[in-house]
Amino acid sequence: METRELRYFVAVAEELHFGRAARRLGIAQPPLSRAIRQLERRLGATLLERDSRAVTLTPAGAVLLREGRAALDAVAAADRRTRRAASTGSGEPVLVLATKAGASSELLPKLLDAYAAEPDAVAVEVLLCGIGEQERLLRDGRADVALLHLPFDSTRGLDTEELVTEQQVVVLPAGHPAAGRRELSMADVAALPDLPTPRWPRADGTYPDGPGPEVRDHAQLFQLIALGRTAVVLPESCRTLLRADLAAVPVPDAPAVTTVIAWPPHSRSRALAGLVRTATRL
Amino acid sequence: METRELRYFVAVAEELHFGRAARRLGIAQPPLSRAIRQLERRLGATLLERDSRAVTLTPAGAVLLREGRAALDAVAAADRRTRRAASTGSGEPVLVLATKAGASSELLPKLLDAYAAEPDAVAVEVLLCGIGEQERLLRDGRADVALLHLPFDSTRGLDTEELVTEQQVVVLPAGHPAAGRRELSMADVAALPDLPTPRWPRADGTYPDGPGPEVRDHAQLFQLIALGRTAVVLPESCRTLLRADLAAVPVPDAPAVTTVIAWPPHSRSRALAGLVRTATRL
DNA sequence: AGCGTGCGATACCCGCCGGGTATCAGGGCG
DNA sequence: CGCCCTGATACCCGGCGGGTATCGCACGCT
Repeated sequence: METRELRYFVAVAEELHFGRAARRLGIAQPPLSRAIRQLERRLGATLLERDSRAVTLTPAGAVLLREGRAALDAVAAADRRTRRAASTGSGEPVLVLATKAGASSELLPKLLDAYAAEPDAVAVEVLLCGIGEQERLLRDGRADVALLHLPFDSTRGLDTEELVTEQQVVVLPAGHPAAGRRELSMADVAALPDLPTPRWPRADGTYPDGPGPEVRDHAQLFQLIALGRTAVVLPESCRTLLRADLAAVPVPDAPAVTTVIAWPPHSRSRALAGLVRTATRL
Repeated sequence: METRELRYFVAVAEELHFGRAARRLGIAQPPLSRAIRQLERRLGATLLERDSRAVTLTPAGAVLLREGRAALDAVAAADRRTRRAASTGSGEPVLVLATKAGASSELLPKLLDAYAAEPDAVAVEVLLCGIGEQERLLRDGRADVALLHLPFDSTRGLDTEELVTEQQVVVLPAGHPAAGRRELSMADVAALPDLPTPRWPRADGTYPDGPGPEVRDHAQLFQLIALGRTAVVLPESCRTLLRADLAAVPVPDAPAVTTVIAWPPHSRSRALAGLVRTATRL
């Protein structure tokens, strides 16, 4: 099975429409139809049900969609990591670290400083990404290592080391009545109907339903909190980036957040090992 | 990057010889040379150093060898799992469970019986494999789930659930002086120079050096123990398959062995989930 | 009922590229 | 010095991937 065939199949399986898939792939529709038929013949499996009005996935097609995406990610990772290994001159690797924009604002600079002070440190590029994107970045080779936050992120299929665990706080407008409290419970926070929790975008860019405002990043979030439109529960390290017009109140019964450093399980680079060692010693 | 190019490169990188690699691939040498050059041009990276007498891997080539193998495994897994999903008629999946031949001799039948009694059970094929092979089988799609034994097997990149933990025993000839002891320490076992520990084959089929005999499977192993040529430390569940001419003595300070059930992290099949649920409830 | 429309399948042609054979080039080693 | 083993180059051929044109079918609109 060639990666071209996989790319074609994944495109059709995602679009469920040969014409659109062909346009997305930059080829004409007939060769695409032929390629899919050929793939089906070679696998001895019907992947798509063509109903002359609608295209649907068979169970085997669903399996190939999931496995094919993983395989294409692995091929893309091989490509990217090879290019990076080659472009860094004398074999000196450069690490790409992925983290959610705005998260780990205390830990990250400490980690980068401490690692830079190591004798065999290499350049580290920081890739700020959206929620839940880190796993994908690690799998397809755009990143070598990531900072994840349990229990929000999944570490399925990754190697990890725990770094720090912290309690959470609720971030409120400074003038809000609850901002003076010593602490709040999750129930208290839920009982602030004037401050509904914000809605973050999903992986596909759409937003879940709910009363809270849609937010894309922390600057936007803090602006909306300052305007009294929302409140949010965050790890306490977010205090360092709070504006003067915001207040943080501990929420002891919110789940503790553990920051972990994670990397693809087959990684075997000296540089990565050094960064992980530095991180666990912080 | 096409899988054909990856297959070609991996062959050359493993053989470090264009002629042999071409023979292994079933093509002539010139097209192989050209394909590798083309791959290097497209990646913008030198992968191999041709010294007109020897071929060596560059650092970038070493990266592509490791990542390329993983990618080829992922593609092979997509192929195999799709074929299996299609061949099982109405989308009913069949599970393949990999385990080391001779290991988990108590647990495995219990697991299979308990799972078969579940209402939505599917057929389970048991794949008996060599030491350390399970990870490969899971990655390239020949198996869906495996029984691993910590701390011997690696669970890097796999999702796991712990099943049972057991102490280890040393298996001796029944007539050996130490066979009557209530227990032995690891130091005691090491101090039996007449019974050196056996040598298992590595992944590539070769054996490590040492005084003990070479063994391939448990039948052979027990035969050699009965002959007074070796002794071995095994999990205590091995008692059930001991012959009358063998004795087992507990070794309390040997590391405890934990049997875990493991599966590839992106698996999402109902049948697998059912088997794992059954296993954890045993 | 008839026609239009939108979809994937089919037919057919072309050019590129992957693969083959023959040969070259260079560096150890007898 | 020349042989030989190695990978590289030159050149040809056939197949296949991709294009355009067209078909067949089913739904929907009037």
